[in-house]
Amino acid sequence: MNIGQAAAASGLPTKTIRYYEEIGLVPPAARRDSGFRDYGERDIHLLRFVARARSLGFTVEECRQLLALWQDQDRAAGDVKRLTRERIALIDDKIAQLQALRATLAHLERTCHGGNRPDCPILEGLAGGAVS
Amino acid sequence: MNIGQAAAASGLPTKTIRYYEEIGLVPPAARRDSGFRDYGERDIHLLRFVARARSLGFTVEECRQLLALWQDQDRAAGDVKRLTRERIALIDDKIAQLQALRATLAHLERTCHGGNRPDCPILEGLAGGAVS
DNA sequence: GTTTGACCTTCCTGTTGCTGGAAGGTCCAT
DNA sequence: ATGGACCTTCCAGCAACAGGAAGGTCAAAC
Repeated sequence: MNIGQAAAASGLPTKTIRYYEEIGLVPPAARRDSGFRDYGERDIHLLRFVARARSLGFTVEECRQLLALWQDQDRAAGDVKRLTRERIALIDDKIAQLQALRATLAHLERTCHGGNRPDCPILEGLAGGAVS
Repeated sequence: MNIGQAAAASGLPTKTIRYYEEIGLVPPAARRDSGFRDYGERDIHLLRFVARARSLGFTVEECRQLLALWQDQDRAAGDVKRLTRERIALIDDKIAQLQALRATLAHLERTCHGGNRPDCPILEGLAGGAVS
């Protein structure tokens, strides 16, 4: 399987697959005589795992840990659970921040008449006043 | 006013202030004979504006636009309102994504017993199954 | 058999928004 | 005059890739 097919099968762009290999997140792929990378089922499986974890917001470093746990026969599910909990907490923080942000912006937006007159509460809010 | 005091007054790190000057987001500061940058009230006002806009999630490029609108006497409040609306829409998207993410992770987390046995629904979810 | 075009390789640069550090100059108080 | 806090510039690097150049390879069509 060429890298292009591996990309289609895993959902990762070829660039990203090469990058993950370069930084050692995934082991180097086998090579054909031509120098082309050659992927098998196991490789695809691994790539899909990484793709999924990344799409769930785990950083590359966390993916490294998850992969190690995944491939470790004596892995402790507790470690995985802990990583997941930490990620959930981070996400909650981020959501809260974004919601506060949104409230402030929505408030400014509501008070702006939107016409062509030069006064604009949004800019005034940014310039001087308390913004939240 | 030295850059350190400008930093304290504006809430931006000195590094960031120099960086904003370098990329032309703010005009070059005046210099003393010694070469030190010298900030006045107007400069601080400008820096605070940028700091606030950044903290509200506007990108540096958007800050550039906002500054131009702010300093433009003939500015149209409508433009500002539009920028703000766009930013709110982006934030809403992001919040929705994060909430979906959180739901998936929370589901995995709930189904994980967390013990030391090698089976772990989180890893299994990442590995093969449908994750959401 | 050759030619086309899709695919692959490596390498280098750029992205966003800073942050850290090194090497050196300045300011001010003691 | 000396110490320490401040300032200057420049260079490197962070995440996590994306884009593109220059060149090699593969498979099928002609």
